[in-house]
Amino acid sequence: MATIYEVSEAAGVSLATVSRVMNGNAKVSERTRKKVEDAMASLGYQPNAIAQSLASNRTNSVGLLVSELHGSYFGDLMSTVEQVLKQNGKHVIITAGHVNVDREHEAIEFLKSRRCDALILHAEAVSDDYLRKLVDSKLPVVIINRKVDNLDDNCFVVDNEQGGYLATHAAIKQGHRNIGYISGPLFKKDASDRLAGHKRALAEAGIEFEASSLFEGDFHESSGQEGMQYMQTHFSKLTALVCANDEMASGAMTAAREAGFDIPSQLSIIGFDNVLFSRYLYPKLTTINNPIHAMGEMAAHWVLQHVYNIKSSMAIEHLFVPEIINRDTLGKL
Amino acid sequence: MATIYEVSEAAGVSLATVSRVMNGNAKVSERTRKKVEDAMASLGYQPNAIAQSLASNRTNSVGLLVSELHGSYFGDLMSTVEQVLKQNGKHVIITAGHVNVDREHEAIEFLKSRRCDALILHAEAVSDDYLRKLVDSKLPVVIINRKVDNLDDNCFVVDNEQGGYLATHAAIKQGHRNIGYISGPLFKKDASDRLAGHKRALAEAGIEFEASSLFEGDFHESSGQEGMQYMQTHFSKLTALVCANDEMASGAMTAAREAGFDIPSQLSIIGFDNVLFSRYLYPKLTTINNPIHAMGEMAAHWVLQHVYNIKSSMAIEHLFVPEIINRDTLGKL
DNA sequence: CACTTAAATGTAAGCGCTTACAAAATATTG
DNA sequence: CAATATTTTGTAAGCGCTTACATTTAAGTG
Repeated sequence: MATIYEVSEAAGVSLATVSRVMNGNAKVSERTRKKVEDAMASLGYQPNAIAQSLASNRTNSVGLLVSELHGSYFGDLMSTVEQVLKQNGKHVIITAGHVNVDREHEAIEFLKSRRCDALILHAEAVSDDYLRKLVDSKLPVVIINRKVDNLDDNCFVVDNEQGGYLATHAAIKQGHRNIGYISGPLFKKDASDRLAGHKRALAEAGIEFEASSLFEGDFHESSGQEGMQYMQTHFSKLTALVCANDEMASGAMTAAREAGFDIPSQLSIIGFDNVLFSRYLYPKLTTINNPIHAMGEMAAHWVLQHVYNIKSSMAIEHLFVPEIINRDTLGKL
Repeated sequence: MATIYEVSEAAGVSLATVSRVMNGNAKVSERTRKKVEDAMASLGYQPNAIAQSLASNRTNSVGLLVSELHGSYFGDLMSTVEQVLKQNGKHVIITAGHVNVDREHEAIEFLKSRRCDALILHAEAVSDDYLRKLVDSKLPVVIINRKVDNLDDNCFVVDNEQGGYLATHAAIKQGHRNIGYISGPLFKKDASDRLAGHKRALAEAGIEFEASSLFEGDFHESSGQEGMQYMQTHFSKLTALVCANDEMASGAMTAAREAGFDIPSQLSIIGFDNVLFSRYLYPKLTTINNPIHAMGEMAAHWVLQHVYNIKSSMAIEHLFVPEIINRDTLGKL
């Protein structure tokens, strides 16, 4: 693999000049530029990004932490972030934290050791304090889907409470009053916010919240099935079931069908996230749109503006509003 | 950010000694090791991976190229590869090629410039010649889901032809003779192989392949819907529909239902890949298992063995056999 | 205890680049 | 055309590590 030294020799110029034509930041005469470019081409020269980074203290790569590498939600997020950044010549290094303190920690350390120019984090397990320290350390950080006190400028969140409210409110508007709720793990802020919204909608309609109407799942499909089974034995009067994400809603639908319910005539189901596959479920899932795409885009633009000084016309917004997507799983009572 | 120099000073030893305790490859007395470790801890020292890589010519990271960052298939693949590699202290740098020659090219160049120790490629657009050159360049490369002549040692593939055969064969065994087929883009080897298998099954059963029974999709959900619509106007006698992947099968199911077909009593559908969500479709999709998980695992182990000399008990296999997963969308005629 | 052998540590030369700063070449001006 | 300003190029010092080799220290031996 050719080095800059060989190029400089072949072109009959100094290292510095080669570096200059590579980076295009200093003036080089047309004639020498040509010589250098020819030499590069004929040697098949490819700059060593590692060496460049070490010397320039700039890696042109931003670290992205997600909880999992699979699943629609994270797929959308990764895809969006990568697209925006790549369009601007920046690269993304993706790691997974698996919703585990140690692993998130380790993943972030990895990204830091890799000297990413900035970090985009969907961190669920790590503490607020840790994140505050991270931001204080001068490393540009943006936090997705989590609001950390005193870090408003770095956080991009959807209004989960409002989303939870919308879901349950929609069910109530269709006449439902016995509404089951399958939540995510309640130690997670987004899960508890959504539940809070659910309760607000109930309260507003004068419906008392019953403890037995709640099943705490883990955001995965299988816990949706378990949740539905739970409902049948502990809250069998339900006519509508609100789920804190689409995956669990899908699981619940499967279980409901196995139990002989017709959806939505005998049981209404509402999801959350509006993940890609939700429209392909049968019946098509009524859900709350979680603007992941918009948030990912925004996070990427924030980095471009703050770290690379690349301006875009996009105004930075930190709070995203959810909205209901009416499809076929919510019926009139 | 503390450097190795500051650590050596704080511990009262030389740079080399600090490096030695970091890497644990040379002997260091217990006493000095302790001194160094204490110094590291109190300084919050974190090695600069960039500098390490430059000096050692080893990045401990392997590049992974996928076609897209979203979608179940790639999610599974990324997840598996990352898991195996991370367990062994190696890191994954993921890039997307978007099934486009230039972008795959660029993505691979990026990984090379990042000095990955090895590459795991799910490259669909780039030429065989390009891949052969890449392998010749001494960069360890493994190729997933694509068989390149003279590169057998580097390729891990599922027998797509056999998979296509199995799908159609299963339909025939249930009495179907008018079988529609929604393929992937036929310039892709896997798509054309699957179709070839379909044709072989037909031939074996003495059924003539009709051109109008074929719709060429793009492996995305929406083209499954389009394919189903096509069938209704151009091949309406179909009683079974074989789809070259699960996403298109899902799209086809949606369209079929909208057109009033009951599945499987009026129309049988078979997918391909056995992607996670296929079991959550309603009815649950009968499909061909594509052992992505096993292939990803194998690819990762190949790298561990060949590049990092980490032996595992796993024997390296290059050809994976597909099998049918019987669920609820294939019915007797 | 002097002498050999092994273990622990230090010295210094890179790895392939970037970038102040200095030097040389070219252009401008009265 | 000499003197000065300007542009273009070269020189060399790092960036933070690893590692071959040299040196020092400790352990073993008769």
